[in-house]
Amino acid sequence: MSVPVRVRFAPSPTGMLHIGGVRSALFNWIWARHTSGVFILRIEDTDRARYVPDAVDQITASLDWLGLTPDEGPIQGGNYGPYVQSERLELYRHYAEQLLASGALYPCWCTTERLDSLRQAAQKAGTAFAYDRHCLKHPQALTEPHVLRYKVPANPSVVAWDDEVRGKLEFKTADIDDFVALKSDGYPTYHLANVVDDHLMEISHVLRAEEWIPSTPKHLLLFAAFGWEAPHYAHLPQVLGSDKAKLSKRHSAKSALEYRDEGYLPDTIINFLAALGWNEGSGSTKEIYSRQELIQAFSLERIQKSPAVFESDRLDWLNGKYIRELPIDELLPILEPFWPKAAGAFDDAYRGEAFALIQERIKHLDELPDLTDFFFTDPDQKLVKATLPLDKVEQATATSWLQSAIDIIEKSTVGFEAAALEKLFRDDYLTTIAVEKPGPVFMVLRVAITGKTATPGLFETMAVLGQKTVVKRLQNAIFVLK
RNA sequence: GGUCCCAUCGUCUAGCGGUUAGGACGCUGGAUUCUCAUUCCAGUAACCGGGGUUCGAUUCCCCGUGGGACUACCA
Repeated sequence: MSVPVRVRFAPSPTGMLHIGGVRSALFNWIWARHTSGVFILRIEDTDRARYVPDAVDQITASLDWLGLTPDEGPIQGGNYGPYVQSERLELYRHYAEQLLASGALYPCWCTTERLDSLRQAAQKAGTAFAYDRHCLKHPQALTEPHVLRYKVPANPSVVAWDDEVRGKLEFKTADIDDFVALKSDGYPTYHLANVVDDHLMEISHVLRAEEWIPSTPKHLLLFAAFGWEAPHYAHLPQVLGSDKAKLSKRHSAKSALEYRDEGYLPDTIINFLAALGWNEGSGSTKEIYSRQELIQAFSLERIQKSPAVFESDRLDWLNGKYIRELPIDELLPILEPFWPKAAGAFDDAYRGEAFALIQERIKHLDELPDLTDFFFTDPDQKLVKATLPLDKVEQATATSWLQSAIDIIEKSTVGFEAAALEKLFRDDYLTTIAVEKPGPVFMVLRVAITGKTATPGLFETMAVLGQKTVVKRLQNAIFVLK
């Protein structure tokens, strides 16, 4: 590769970074890593009306959490800064003036009312809207508020490019409107800022979502007007909501940080998103990729053309799989914010033992309290009574089973660990109470000890809780049955 | 309305002219089992339609249809 790869993720700080944005960031990041190139974060905050103050922090926090840290950006700095467009206003003005002088831009004083009626007329006529260049013929004083429009040339008659994902794409110049390049408040529009910055920052590849396809010819025209070489373009397929429409806040699209707070692992998100619109192909049935594998296998040619629906069933499965495969000591620090309050009184060794028992049962970490509460607090006795299968087992029978359990535990001389307990209960205990099928009995004990009908193995759970706690809870259960 | 993009199981996808159309998630059934899960088996389910091109189309071309994006002094 002759030209060094420089790619950018260029979000506008108008809200939370949602999963579609993360996917764009990810593909840029992977491509940069794959090519040993540079991954740049550029903040496109030229719309002061929609600006959300802490959005930049959210974006930064999201990328950090996912490990998609930029090589250059507002925080990291770099030789092509500043990386926030509102700090580059002089630059855009300078280049706008250059194009004004060359006649590529012209001032326009038209009111929104006039433009609206023009649009309606175009709609009625069944044609594409294009500004009628009224102000070109009837200029007003430059001291009056105005915008600068790009004068779309008649030649070339088509603007085309070879998209890295979609192949040849072309638009008729005649269909392109004289778009605004510089707003009346002196800020550039996306089109101008984007082109100036991509040039100045020496961006080699623009990887962005397909919604940008219709504006690409405008950008190409601008590059040509400046006499600059345009970057390569790769338009990524849309990420859709379950209603098949473009993902947005309206579709309750979650932000990256929400996934963090719900207990999804960064690797889960990365792996999942990478497979949404990209695959290795050539018959590969590989489902799980590490970051390194992703970086190695990635290529622009294998990016999908068709949009992909973001479906959370698969995400949950993947997250569960990642959680199951991580060793406990790596998990413990990640688990910290998710434990139930009562876990505060217990040390990591105990928490680790508890977690080991639910590790294969948890899909996302915010389920942790629900899955582990009984390891840290005695179950509510009313709940125990309500949960005991008293419709299937006589109350007196249940009571006697519980008492026998206490007796056999207290008489036992074997250690209070899972295997020994299982042997004790399967042999001696069942014999003592003269029961053959262990199911109902073990269920009664499970509910008495945990307050739940679905838990990890009874004896593993007992072993973690310890003899004292187990006996106490069995006694509590007997008490509440009386 | 105009411009543009897209089209294989419900979903993510493999396939790059000849396949019993493969994998994964989900779902269903089974095995293991003290419940729930894990794990392991098995099953369910797709080439949008019509024309071409070709000995032969899921695959190439065209037209429809469907879905989507854009159509701002938003990005």
